[in-house]
Amino acid sequence: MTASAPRTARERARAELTQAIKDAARQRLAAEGAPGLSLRAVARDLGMVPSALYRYFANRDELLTALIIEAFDALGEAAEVADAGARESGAGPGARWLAVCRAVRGWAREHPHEFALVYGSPVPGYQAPADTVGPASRIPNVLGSIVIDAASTGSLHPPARPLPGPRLVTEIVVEVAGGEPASPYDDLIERTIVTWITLVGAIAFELFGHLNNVVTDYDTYFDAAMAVSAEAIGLELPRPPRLE
Amino acid sequence: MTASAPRTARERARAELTQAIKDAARQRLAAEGAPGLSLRAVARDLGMVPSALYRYFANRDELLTALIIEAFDALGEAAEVADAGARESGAGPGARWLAVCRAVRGWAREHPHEFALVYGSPVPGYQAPADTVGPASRIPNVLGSIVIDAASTGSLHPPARPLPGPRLVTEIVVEVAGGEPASPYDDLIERTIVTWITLVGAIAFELFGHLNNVVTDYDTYFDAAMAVSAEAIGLELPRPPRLE
DNA sequence: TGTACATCAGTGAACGCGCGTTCACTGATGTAC
DNA sequence: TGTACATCAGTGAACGCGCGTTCACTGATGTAC
Repeated sequence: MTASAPRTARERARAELTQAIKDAARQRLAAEGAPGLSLRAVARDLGMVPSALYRYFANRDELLTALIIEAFDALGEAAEVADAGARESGAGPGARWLAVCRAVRGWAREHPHEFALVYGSPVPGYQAPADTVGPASRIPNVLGSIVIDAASTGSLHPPARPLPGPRLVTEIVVEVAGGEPASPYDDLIERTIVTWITLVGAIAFELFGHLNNVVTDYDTYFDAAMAVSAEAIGLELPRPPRLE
Repeated sequence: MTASAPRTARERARAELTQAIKDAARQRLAAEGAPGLSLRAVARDLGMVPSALYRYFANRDELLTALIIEAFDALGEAAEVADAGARESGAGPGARWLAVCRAVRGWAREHPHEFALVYGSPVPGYQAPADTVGPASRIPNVLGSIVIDAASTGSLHPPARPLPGPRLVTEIVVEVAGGEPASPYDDLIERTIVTWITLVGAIAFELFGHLNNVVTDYDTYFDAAMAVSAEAIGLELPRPPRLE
């Protein structure tokens, strides 16, 4: 999983146990949520003595960071795989978009505590290190690449009324987006970020229970919400008839 | 704060101390976040012995519930006050909407841990009782009332393309919304919920750090995001020139 | 208005628990010659 | 190929800590007569 291939038996064992620790921690997380994740519990699950874990992670925060990175990566990969799959089957930007949104939601529903770990309340006293930035960007990058493709193939309908004003995103983001979008899509990057927020927000609302007694059919509502959200960037999502 | 006015000195003292405990707990929460909220810490802050708190709250969860209700109420009141203020100064639906969104964000930025308590990851093992439903509905109710007013005064532009399909919200919600919306606003309720999600999502993204190195000017970006979001219900927000 | 009893708030000690982390150690694995 | 030494993984005991909750108690406040 890490850098170069392990040479010696010791290195192999170390890599395996590091992964085993992360796996056990992830299971704890899934069962009890982040606050219930303790080094001692993980060690117990592995039949080890607590102090042994310190050979692998300097402290609890380092283990948390590893889990956060894994969760972001798993989410990002789900999104990337869904997009690749859609692209391979000849889907247009709208269908790709929907596939990605659904994949992210699907993963989140399967791993609610991991989703909460990365998109829920920050763990107090914990400061995310820089290594989380890359993995965290994978979802917005996938969304962004679909927008870029859609824009270049002309499948974007200009939004009702682009918002005037200065650029509101950092240069890094503009760069990743492939430069300043041309009129009438001046605010396309800002709008894409809104769709990212709405994607994550819709999933969080569902998982955290804010749609209880509000929405009747979560699956369909999610699709509808994503369709509404995509209108903001002038992207039309497919609306397959649902016969359930 | 509770039911009827306290008659005896004992009752008055009880009401006051109950509030003092909640206040102390809220301060703890603000300082350390929900996981750091312990009965013992609260008792310490009040110069009491831990067991004394059990005269006022049956257990930790009950205290948590009280805080959750207070936070929802404070958020709801901020929204209601902002709307009332805007209405009094003759603002139209767009300006009211923006005022409400800004007020919610403002409160959240002042009370990030309380915001996280209600809209962040659920506390594991904690099940929100029914008393939280009313307070939690205040924000969507304010948004909904603005939409109703906007619809009845003709200040809503029909959305590009209403989404077909069955109603996706519960009857309770339809009732609060004043009944089934007429064409071409068939999906107006569903769309309004998307704007609610985006409002809360935008604030959460900002507070939880997901917009770090993404957005340059949080204030302006928030306004822009709300304007984009409001397009989904065909509501136009004012765009005052920002000269900062 | 005064007394006797009931109610209640707050105390202090104790319960059993789990936590993160340190440290000196043993014994196995790897390396150099 | 064999030996001597260095590296490292894992052990076991201990540290000091904070937690939620229970319980028998004291003393003050309220109530009934």
